[in-house]
Amino acid sequence: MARRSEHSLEEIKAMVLDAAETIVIEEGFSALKARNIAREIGYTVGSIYMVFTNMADLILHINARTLDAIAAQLEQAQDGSAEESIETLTLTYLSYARQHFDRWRTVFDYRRLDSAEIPGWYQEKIDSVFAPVEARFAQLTPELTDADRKRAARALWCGVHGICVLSLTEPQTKADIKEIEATIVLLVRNFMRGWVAHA
Amino acid sequence: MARRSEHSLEEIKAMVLDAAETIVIEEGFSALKARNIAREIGYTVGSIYMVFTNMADLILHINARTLDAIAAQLEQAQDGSAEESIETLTLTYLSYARQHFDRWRTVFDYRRLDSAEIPGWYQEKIDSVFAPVEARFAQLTPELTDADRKRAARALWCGVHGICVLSLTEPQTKADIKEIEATIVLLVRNFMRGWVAHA
DNA sequence: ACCTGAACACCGTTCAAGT
DNA sequence: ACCTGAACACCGTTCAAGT
Repeated sequence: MARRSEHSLEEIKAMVLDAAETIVIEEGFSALKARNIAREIGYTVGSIYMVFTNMADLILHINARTLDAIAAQLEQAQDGSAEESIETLTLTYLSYARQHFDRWRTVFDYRRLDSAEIPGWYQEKIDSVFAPVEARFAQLTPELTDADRKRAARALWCGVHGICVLSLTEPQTKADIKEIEATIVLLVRNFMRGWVAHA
Repeated sequence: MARRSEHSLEEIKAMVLDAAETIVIEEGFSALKARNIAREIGYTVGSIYMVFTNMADLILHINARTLDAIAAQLEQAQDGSAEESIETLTLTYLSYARQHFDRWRTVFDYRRLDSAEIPGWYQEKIDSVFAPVEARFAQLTPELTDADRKRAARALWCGVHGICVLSLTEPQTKADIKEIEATIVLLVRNFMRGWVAHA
């Protein structure tokens, strides 16, 4: 049992968050229980409520980290022409969702279970996932308005996300993955072909 | 309190399902509790387990009804050319999701919370939601293989679903809805333009 | 045979009490 | 001031006991 004052509140908050993230990764979202987290960090359940208002608040912070990780991966997938890059970005997104399935799924499974407001700092993290593809659309069709380009980026990105959501159910064979990739590429290429033909 | 033998097991099963569906519609998924259902039909909690193996089983049957309702709505949206019809189908899907938000959301929020197998009869209901748009793609590009057309239908339909999933958070203003519709139409038209140009 | 309802094993969350 | 841990209000699920 951890001694009093052995850690600052900030340290405990980080320990809770780390332990919670590890549980989601290793045992899945359904294993994320206050008592499990407490045992993992050597404190009792009550301690969690010193540093997070409730479990929903904790999950929001887990998801914030996941969004950061996705955004970081996407930043490394910006080579090539705008159209090539958009395709790479979408396949990178699929790749992240596959390799970090439990964390990825928690972001969307736990959205709006409560009717609590989404904080501004969290919305910014969501926006930063959309940002790279928006930037590529801006590059591709600079003559359009910002609203038009954002809508196009959103349509395509949400579309790719929809394919991931409905296709990723564990376990997947390599053939499954190839098929999912082919479906995403099909969506992206046809959309882009239609987009550049019209713009 | 209901008397013994007042209803057959089949009747009780229907009463449980009706009550559960009503609770989801009127109070949302979070209000769906075994004790609430029991109170509503005048039986005790134990009775629910006479007719459903557990809550997951019951929710599967609620979702089955929702999928039937979506398929029924889509069947009424098949007028016009293949391309017009595809656009109408997607907007009909959005319309259903909006008007029956809690039921629609339950289908996807509760997918794979347990790792139970999806029964064959349930998968058929999912397929019947994809069927109308697949049929339109078959009409549009009969020269392609069945697998190619199915992939295209799946890419577009999953894409539209993704826009709905990420855009529908209560409450929406009329302006929000117009924007969501515009995003869907943008996805569909660009995809179809790219598709017919290439096929 | 049908149905009850008390009981069990879990949950998240609180808060008076310890050091 | 920090942390405990017993307690509370809920859950889903079971099953011996009633009629």
